[in-house]
Amino acid sequence: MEEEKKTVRAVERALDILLVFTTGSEWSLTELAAKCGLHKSTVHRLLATLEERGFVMRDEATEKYRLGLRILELSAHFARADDPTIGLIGEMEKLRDQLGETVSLYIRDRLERVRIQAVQSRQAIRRVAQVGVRLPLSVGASSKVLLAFADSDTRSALLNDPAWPAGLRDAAYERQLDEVAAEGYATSFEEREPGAAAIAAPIFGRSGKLFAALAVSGPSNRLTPDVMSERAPAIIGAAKRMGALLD
Amino acid sequence: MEEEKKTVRAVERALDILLVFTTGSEWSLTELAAKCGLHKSTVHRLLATLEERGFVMRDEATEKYRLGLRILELSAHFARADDPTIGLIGEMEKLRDQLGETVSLYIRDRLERVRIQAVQSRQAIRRVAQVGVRLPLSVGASSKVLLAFADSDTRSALLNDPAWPAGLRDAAYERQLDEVAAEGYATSFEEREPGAAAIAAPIFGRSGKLFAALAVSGPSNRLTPDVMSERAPAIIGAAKRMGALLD
DNA sequence: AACAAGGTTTCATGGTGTGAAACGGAGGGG
DNA sequence: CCCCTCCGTTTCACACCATGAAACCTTGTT
Repeated sequence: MEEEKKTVRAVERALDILLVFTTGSEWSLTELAAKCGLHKSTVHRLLATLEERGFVMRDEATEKYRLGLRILELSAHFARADDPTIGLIGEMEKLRDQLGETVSLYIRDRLERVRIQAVQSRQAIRRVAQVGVRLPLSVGASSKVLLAFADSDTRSALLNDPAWPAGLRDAAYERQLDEVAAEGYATSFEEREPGAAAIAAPIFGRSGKLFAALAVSGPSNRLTPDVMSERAPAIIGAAKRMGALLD
Repeated sequence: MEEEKKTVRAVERALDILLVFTTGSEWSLTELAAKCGLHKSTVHRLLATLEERGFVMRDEATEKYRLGLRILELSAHFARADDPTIGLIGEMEKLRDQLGETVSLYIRDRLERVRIQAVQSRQAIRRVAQVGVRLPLSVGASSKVLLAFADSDTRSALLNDPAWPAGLRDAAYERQLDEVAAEGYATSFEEREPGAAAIAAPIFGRSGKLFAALAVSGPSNRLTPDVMSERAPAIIGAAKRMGALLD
């Protein structure tokens, strides 16, 4: 049962240190060491390396570590010219203006989903970049879409993953997903976050492969279950049009 | 003359691989190996590590490597709630609306400058995130501002850095910087990019320390030298107001 | 079929990352 | 003022683990 890891431990550790910064923006050396379960001196050495390349910097006031400008630089190049989502922003803005709510695009990554594009509701507080946030694949309207419209074998692979919440592995949940697949959209009402609701529909590429989930989200007092089912066709329609723009 | 490096070589190499993606979005293993001067098998192992943590992914169509979603995730957390530039966006938008040109914020990082915030001219082609791009500190209006208003010892340290272009190490250049410091702003006309011009002014924090350069840039047929000197006061004023918002 | 051009795996070797321990330095409480 | 504590930094011997040459696959091309 020898599991051959063909990865480099030192690099794994350095990347884990970087990932700690998704749970807080400022960390001291000892905090990082504790969080990663590494020796202080090891973390010190890895941080020196990360800092030397600009992936991490020290806040001169607090003396703690922050993410460095290289992260910003890399993210600027992540959104490349041929990014398929750029062409979809127009359609997302139309939907935002039509419904007055925030519109997002989610794709699946292993057992999570990532918001890869967003158009904020006009009244929303300005935030620089919620794009990139990770959410669990087990709750929320877009999660259900991403699961329901996945090929059946990847779906079952995900549901049987040891890390998948055991409470959501029953037949009732699968039936709920089948229902979503039949309806063509999914909703969530105060499922992940109290006071929030969302409607989501799948975007398929030309090849018929699931590309992303288009989600409209807002406060649950505006997006009541009735309102959501009433607005679903608009979202499904937008998702269809967006799919046609792909490839 | 023993130079003790207290960094981790394997991590340095992995980060260098990531940095290659600032010069292009898609790379094959052999291309990366060539670019980094490393053995194929080494790059393969490092890429496996980066991929396992989501920092890199393979494009399923081309089989080449791209930046992974973890980059997006980290960048989302880079722009944190206490990001000082967020409070400055309002002023930047006012300036954009007043002058009709793109407004950017640059800070210095070693011998380069990084655009850390931007408000696009309304007529500009939509681009997702030019924020994060790196430009040389040797050309452009904001470069001159960042140099001219730096403490005199850091300025001389930069100018005497072995990596600094030798052609810009003469007394004439220093005099130009002194002139910028006296005028309170700098301009550039088709200096870095043909057809482009810019005006820049310094933003100082409460403590009087240089925080960033505020730049207004546009096509050189609109931003002629006369127009720029006419508009300079507006930019200097905005930079002053923005400085007052800091801390 | 033979070949070329990528990517992947193997494996012996010694360089290199590791972590215990010791050091330094900045508060802060007695 | 001194002692103590809490961090960050440096040192160093050892074992381990990253390394790269070479062999092996896989895919597409001539």
